[in-house]
Amino acid sequence: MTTIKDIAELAGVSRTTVSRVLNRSGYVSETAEARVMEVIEETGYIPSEQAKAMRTKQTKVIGVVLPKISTETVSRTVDGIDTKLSEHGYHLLLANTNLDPAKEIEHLKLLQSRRVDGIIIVATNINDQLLKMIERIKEPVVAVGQDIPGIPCVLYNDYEASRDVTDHLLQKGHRHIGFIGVSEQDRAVGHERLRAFRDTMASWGCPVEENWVQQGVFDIESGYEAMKQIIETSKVRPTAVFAVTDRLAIGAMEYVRSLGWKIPEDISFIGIGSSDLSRYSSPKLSTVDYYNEQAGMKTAELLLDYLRGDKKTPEKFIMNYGLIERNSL
Amino acid sequence: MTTIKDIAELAGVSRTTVSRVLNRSGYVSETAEARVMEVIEETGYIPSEQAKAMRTKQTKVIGVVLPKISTETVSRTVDGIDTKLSEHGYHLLLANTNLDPAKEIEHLKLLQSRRVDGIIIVATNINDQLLKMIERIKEPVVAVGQDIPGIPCVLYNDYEASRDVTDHLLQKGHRHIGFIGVSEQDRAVGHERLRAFRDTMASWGCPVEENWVQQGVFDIESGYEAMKQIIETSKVRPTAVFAVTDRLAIGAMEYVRSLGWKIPEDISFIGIGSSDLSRYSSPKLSTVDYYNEQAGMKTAELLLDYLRGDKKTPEKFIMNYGLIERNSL
DNA sequence: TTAGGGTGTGGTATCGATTCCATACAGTCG
DNA sequence: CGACTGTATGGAATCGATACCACACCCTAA
Repeated sequence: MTTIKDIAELAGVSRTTVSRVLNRSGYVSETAEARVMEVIEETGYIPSEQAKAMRTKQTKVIGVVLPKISTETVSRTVDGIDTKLSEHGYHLLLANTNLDPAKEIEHLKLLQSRRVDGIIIVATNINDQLLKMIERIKEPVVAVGQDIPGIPCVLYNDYEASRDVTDHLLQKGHRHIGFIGVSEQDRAVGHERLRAFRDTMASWGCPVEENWVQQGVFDIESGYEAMKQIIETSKVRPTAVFAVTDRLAIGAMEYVRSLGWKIPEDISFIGIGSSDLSRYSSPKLSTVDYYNEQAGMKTAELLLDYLRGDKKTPEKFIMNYGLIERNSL
Repeated sequence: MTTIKDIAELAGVSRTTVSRVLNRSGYVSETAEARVMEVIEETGYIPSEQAKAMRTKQTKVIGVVLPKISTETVSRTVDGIDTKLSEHGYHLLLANTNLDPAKEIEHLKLLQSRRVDGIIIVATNINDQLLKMIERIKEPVVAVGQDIPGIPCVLYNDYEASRDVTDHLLQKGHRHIGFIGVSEQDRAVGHERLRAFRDTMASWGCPVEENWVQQGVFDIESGYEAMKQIIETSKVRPTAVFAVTDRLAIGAMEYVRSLGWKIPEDISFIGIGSSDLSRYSSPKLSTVDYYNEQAGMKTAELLLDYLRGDKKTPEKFIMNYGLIERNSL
């Protein structure tokens, strides 16, 4: 591998001069610059960011901690993050946790050992140990999709979105509404959305039968199973079902269709996520668009502000959302 | 930031000894090791992979060049790649090109400047300039989803898959078959799949009306438009349509549904990709599963072999595929 | 007694860049 | 004419780790 030293020798100048040409800093004569550029061209020399980072203490790499890249929400968010950060010369280093708490901590350490300039945490569950770990990190850390105390976050308005969805169903005349959620360990998706559902139902004076509320695990199959539970165990069957993710809703629709029911005549559905799936399911699923890509971009901006030292106080940015009504209700 | 020097001073030993403790290399007395470990624990010292890489010439980072992360095919592939590589202590550095040829070259340079240990190219279009660039790269380069001469590749069997799909439609009795493709610049998806389609039609003695063959650009909308073209311009309307991606097929189905046609009674559809969409569209779309995640893992393995120096000759690995018949035909 | 091998430790060069400091020359101003 | 400023260049320290080499010690076998 050719180094700056080789270039210097071939061009008959010192390493310092080559460095100056590379960084357009200080004084360099035109002849010297021309010679250096020529040699660089000939040799195909590419300076080592590594060695550069060593001195400048800037790697221009941002670590991204995420549960799984191959989900729409996450990959869209990462797309937004990358769009914004690459504009500023940053690269993304992936840290896939598969939602394993031990791996999350390990990955945070690994990112630090690589001296990333900053870390973005995407929709990862938090626990006390993780929180302590994050506090000790010197580099800027920002999060998207989950509220982490003490650090800047881009948050989805889970409570209000869920309230609006429930409200919408109630306004449409539904009084018996099923709910397919996920583990309440997941604060945003599991806890907040359920809380808003219960609150809104209560504020309309609508009791919620316990069997109407079921839990799945983020995939289509578990939506199917949860719906089966609702239908088979409920005393009064719901006329509408609110699932906290599109996949769960799609699974739920699958089940009632297997019973030969008509959607939305016999039962209505709504999800959250505005996935591609929701646009082309049958019938088209009503949902809530969380604008993940924009959220990713906003998160990147928050991090960039942080890196520039503009803001020191943790800022919570609440994203907008859009209710999309389609044929499923 | 604490360094190995600080640890050495605090523990009352030399940097060398600390290094030996860190790497379990050479001889270290138990007392020395204990003291060093203690200090490391207290200070929360995390060694710099940066500096380490500087000496060892190994960054343990693999660059991944891809067109866009938020597509099912790509994100699944990356998932597979990461699963395998993280097992061996490698991290992934993302390089998003948005299919911009200039960016591809730039990204390859940037990855080299970061001294990645290897590069994986995911489903990116190739052109002469890119090819020359790749040839000059000293680090191992492998590709998945596109045949790049001279380097190990994991390839999808586009020709055979497309032939099987066409064959299947023909065997079902269809003789007028529409085809929605993409730019032939894209060798795998655009060129090969179309070639197999034409060959197979020809081998059955079925002429193909030129208006049956339309082009889209990878999204649902363009599938819709392409289908519109087919319907509006064909002299004889096809009874089946083969779209080279699920999205195009979904868009195409959308259009005929907007005409009030029934699928598969009035017209049949099949796509490629086994996307989530295909499983939950209406009707469920027949498709071909390319096993992207496995392909990603296989690609990672190829790269690992390469890194170990096991193989020097470029190896082409052809992936299997599975035809999935659903209600759309 | 001495040569040789196993242990344990530290000094120092090195990786490839940046950056501070020193030096040198030319031109300008008071 | 001396002081100063602007231009151009190179030497050497530095970033944080690894790794080679040298040295010191203790033990054992010839």
